[in-house]
Amino acid sequence: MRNLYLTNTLTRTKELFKPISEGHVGMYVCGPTVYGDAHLGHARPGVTYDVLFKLLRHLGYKVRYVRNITDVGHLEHDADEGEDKIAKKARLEQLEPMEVVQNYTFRYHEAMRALNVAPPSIEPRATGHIVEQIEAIKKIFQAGYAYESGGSVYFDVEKYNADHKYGILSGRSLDATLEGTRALDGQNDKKAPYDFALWKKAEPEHIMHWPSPWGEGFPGWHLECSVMGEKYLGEEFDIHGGGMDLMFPHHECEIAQNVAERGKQGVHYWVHNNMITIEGQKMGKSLGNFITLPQLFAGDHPKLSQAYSPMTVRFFILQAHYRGTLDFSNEALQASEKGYKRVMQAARDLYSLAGVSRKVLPYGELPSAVAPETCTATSVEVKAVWEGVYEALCDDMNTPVAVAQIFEAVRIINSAKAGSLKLSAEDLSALVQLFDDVVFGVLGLVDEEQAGASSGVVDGLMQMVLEERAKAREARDWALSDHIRDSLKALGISVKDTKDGAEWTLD
RNA sequence: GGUGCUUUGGCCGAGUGGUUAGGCACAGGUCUGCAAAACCUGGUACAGCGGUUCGAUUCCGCUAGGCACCUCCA
Repeated sequence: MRNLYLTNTLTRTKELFKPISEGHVGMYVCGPTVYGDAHLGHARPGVTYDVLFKLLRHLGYKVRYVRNITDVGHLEHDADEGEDKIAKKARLEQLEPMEVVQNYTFRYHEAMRALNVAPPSIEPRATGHIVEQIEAIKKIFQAGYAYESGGSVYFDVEKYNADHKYGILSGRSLDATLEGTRALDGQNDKKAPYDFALWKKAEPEHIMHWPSPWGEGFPGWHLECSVMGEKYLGEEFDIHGGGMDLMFPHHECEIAQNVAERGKQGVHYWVHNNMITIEGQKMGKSLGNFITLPQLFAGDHPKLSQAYSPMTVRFFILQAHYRGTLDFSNEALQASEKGYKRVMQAARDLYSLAGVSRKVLPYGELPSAVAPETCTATSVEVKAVWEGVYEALCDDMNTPVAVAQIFEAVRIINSAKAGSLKLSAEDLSALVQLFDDVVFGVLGLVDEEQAGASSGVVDGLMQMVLEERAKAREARDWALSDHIRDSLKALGISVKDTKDGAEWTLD
């Protein structure tokens, strides 16, 4: 099995990945809070961990991938006095909280499906694990790291920090944390500002609440990930992913809870993806600069000069390393769109050159579980590309370099098609395998044109039309020939004349 | 204020102590009825100032700008 290197936030270095149990990987990723449509920012972790999931699987690991749905527990800031985000939205819209949850969960799934982000192995919900969360709080109590105050339960960070060290993930000292902490009004039942809630008392107007030994309330936000990770992946598991903005306090608190509750940090590799920015700034509801995925796919936002297809967005994300920020702009997306289309066209040409037809994989199908150790190609160039792709992917998921190598493959394929380069049968089959396993498999690209267009009727019609045009061209009737081409163009169909006859593509 | 990150050619975006990242855009060429596509060729960019070094975009320091987190956040 190939060595995989991952940057571990705990050590801030690239480490050789070694799973706890050989051949198996447990991975937990913080999923969305379902109180609104997924935005461009949600696409980043979606795609990033989808690639990691598929890469691990392709390298031969059996992976259990858990990604939660947060459907309760996030506190609004001061003004909302601890009112739950989801409950608030529900009241405004006069809906049951679970109705909101259901709606946005469905829409989130739709967006992820459009991006060809495979469903995780398990997608647990916070509300489905209230019992486990209460049990966890009891254990933290027993360990002496929790205290009750005003009907709520808080984590005693100071005591924890004395026994263990708080801040190992984010690299903050308790003093540093204290300095920047704002005093929140109405939250004064905490002993210290950096203490966080394990259980929050429900106010009378609060409509999502559960009974507990401490009264009616709801669990603190950080707890669900600790609890569900443990439940499905064990006391210790391999990888925990999430956005960099979750590093502190969310993931820091998770670690503290884990140690307090089970005496173990729980996670071996912390992986964090960076943010997508708009005009250099993070996207956020409070900044009013966020674009939802449905808006992006429809081109329905003042900042969008056109619609961008899901695969354009996926390709855009793949062209940057997951640990760096990625700046959104129409220009950048348009560049990705063209690049993506070029790769897909080359893929079609490749399968045609190799004389194989590619079947479209059903959504959710994972790449081959066997990554070939060696490349069977005979050409030095193809071998170099092949090796470069795998090396890049295993080097902290360097998808931009992998994509650069894929473009090298595109050049090779095009040259072969044009006849200026000879490829052996072995070369072609190695390239086909590379596209199957990596381009469509690990990187998870889908040929939107192939997926959308190919109906027998359309193909037949196009063949007929192009035959008529070919006759016109033979008769040197350029007016008719161009008229047909222009008319098709107006319908969104591009016709290109090649040596081997006309080709058409949907724009 | 605290902590950390970052500054690469027109745009996006990799990477390295001395050898071309890649994409998009642009220019020239080949091909073509035209167009498109494709292929070939073309710009030696790494914020500024010092230092280490035979040699720095890559290491160190300072300066300037940008960003993130510290509060819900992917």
